[in-house]
Amino acid sequence: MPKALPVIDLSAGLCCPPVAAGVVRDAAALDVALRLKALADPVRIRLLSIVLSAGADGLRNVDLAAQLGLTDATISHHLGQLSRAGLLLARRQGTNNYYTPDRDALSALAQVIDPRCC
Amino acid sequence: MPKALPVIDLSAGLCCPPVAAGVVRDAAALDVALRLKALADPVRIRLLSIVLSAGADGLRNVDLAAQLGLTDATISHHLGQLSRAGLLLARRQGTNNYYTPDRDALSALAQVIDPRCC
DNA sequence: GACTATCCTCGACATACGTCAAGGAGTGTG
DNA sequence: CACACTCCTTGACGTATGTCGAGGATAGTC
Repeated sequence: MPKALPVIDLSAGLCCPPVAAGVVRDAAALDVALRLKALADPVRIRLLSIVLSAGADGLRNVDLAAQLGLTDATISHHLGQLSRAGLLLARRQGTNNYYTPDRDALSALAQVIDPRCC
Repeated sequence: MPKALPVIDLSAGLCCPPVAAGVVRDAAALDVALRLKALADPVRIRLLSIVLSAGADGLRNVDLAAQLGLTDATISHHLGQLSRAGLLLARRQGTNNYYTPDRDALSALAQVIDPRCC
C-alpha cells in the first residue's frame, strides 16, 4: 500500500453483502479488509479466544498481558485494534477496563467471507 | 513482529476448532492468522469477489489486472498470497493460468472465526 | 526461427505493523 | 497527601507488505 489508507469508522456494525454475492465495491472491500486485518494477527486471535472463553464480566489488560507474556503496552495496542474494528467491547469500572467480545460483529464478519452461508 | 514468522504450509485444509470453543494454541492461532492475513487486503477482497462471481472456468491474471487497474506483477503477487493460503486454486492451460476460489477453504475459515456457528 | 501473449520473479521504494521501554493520566486506598 | 495499581500514549526499532518497472520463462502462432 503506497498511500495511506483512508480512515473508516469501523465501530459501526458491518453491513456488507457476502463477497460471493457479487463484485464488491471499493469502499466495501476496504471495510471488510480493515476488519480482517484487525483479526489477522496470532496474538489477537489468541486474545479473542481467551476473551471468548472467559466469563461475561470480561477480562482486563493485565490479565491478558500475563496470560500472553507480553507487555501491557503491546496488549493495549492490540485491544485498541480490535476495539476500533468493533470486534471488542470495553466497559470501564474504576481503574479497570473489562473487555468482552462482540459476538454479533464477529459472526457478521464471518458471514461476509463465507461463500456457503447466506 | 520482530522476528520472522515461521513458514507454515497453508495449502492443506484448515482444521481448527472455532476460536470460541476454547483458548487456541499458539500454532493454531498462527495458522488462522496467516490465512486471515492473506484475506486482509482490499485488493484481495475485490479479487476474490470477482473470482467468486465469475464462471466455473476461472479467470486469468490479465483479466483481473485489467479489471482492478493494477499491473500484472501486482496481481501475480496477490494471487500468490491467496493461493499459498489455500483460498484460491490455479489451473494451468497452455500459457494461461485460470484461478478459481476454494469455497470449502473460505467457508472453513469463516466458521473458525464465527462464535455463533458450530 | 521470429513474434506475441501470458505469467512469474527480482529489486527497489515507501508505507504499515508489532514490540518494547519509558512515562503520563486516572482512580482507589491508607 | 502519598502510594499503588491500571491503563494508555509516545517514540524508537526492526520487520513485513503493496506497488511498480524491468526482465526472464514458457507456450502458441505465423
